[in-house]
Amino acid sequence: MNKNGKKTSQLHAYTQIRDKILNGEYEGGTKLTEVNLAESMGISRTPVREAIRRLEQEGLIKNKKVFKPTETDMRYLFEMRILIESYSAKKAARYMIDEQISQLRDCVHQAKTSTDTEEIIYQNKRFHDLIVKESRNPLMIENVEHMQAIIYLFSRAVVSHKRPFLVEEHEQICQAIADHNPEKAGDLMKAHLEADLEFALNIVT
Amino acid sequence: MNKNGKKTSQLHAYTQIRDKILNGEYEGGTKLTEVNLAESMGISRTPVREAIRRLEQEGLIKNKKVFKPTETDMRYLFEMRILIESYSAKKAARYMIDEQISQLRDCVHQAKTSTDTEEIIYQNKRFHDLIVKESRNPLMIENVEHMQAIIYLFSRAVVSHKRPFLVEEHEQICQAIADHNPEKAGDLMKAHLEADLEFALNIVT
DNA sequence: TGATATAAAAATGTATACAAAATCGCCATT
DNA sequence: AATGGCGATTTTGTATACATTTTTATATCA
Repeated sequence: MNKNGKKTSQLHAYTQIRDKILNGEYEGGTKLTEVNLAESMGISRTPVREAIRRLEQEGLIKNKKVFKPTETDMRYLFEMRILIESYSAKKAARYMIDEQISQLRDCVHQAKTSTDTEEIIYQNKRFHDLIVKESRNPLMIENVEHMQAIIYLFSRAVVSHKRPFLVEEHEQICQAIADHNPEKAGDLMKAHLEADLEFALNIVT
Repeated sequence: MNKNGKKTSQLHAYTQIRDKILNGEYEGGTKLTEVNLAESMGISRTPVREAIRRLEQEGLIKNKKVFKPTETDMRYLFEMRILIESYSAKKAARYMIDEQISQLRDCVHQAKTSTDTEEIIYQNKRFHDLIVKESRNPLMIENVEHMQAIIYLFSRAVVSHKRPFLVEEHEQICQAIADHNPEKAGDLMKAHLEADLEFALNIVT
């Protein structure tokens, strides 16, 4: 955004391509060429190039193709995610203030009672975001954000296959945090993400 | 590199700018303009732009200025680094094979006996790299690489101020790994990096 | 004085043309 | 049928011109 609230073409290209990737509008592995993208968006190659570069660095594009993570990629990603998120859960259990805890409770409650899949997905994501935020470390927060994009890319199919116990596990984690029990919160988070990974891998493969 | 072994201008620009930043050839906070850089390297703005973008994403440049980390930035960075490196140390203590362990011993030995500052610095870096490699997770390895660049930027002054007990601490970590004692290795690594951070902050500020 | 407007300069953003490289398809050869 | 050129085509890389935005300097007025 510049001072008049207009986006630059580059940013526009970036968000548009990113959204398309995340919405699965390209078959996994589709080749993205600068000219096609530029023409389809009515802009020149220059800003498109920069958008692609950025998406490459974020891991959504790999040598001009929409990144299609392998099982191994996902295991690496989750190993990292577990490290950061269980650490965050521990910190949350130590320092999270009541207002935040009730937000966390709210996520669980909404996800439990709602029947709208989109809403449930959103609340589950919000749950994790709230906890990662408690790392209070911008690097960690940003890192998880990037990973979530890739994970989402992989498991778009999965989210709708409501995994059993998902909400129950969130509930337990929430309780451990409310009880200020860092070890338990961290362990539960780890187990939770491990289960998530295995479930996703089973569905997809 | 293309197939003939020639670098693209872009890559050339990237490495050259990066090296200059890391060698402290710009005062902290110097403004980098595309035109200046392009002219000084005899190429056009286009490849320079991309190089800058990349360095921005890696954190060495922040709004066109050479990034000058604050104390807070360094604390965030080290928090992340401690998380990954102590995790790696634990894994190293579990799985590192003898050949690697003797390499680790070699690092410590070289650093202990050498009188050449450059050599000592190199061996100390090698020590950490060997351990991080034992995470066997490319994401973690890459992440630490990026952070090391920024840390180096911050503490170029520090490395020559040989910190007391640095090598001794490496020795202890090495021993814990050789003893296959994950908890100890992890804890020692954490303490080691915390000491590193505090030492660096004291020198610089 | 100092706050603000504004013209000039500098820097970044974008389009486009041309260069270099990678890719593809076809044919010849074994 | 597989292999290895080789030209044609596509795609990416670079330079350059022009547009837009941001910054700087200067002048004006309360």
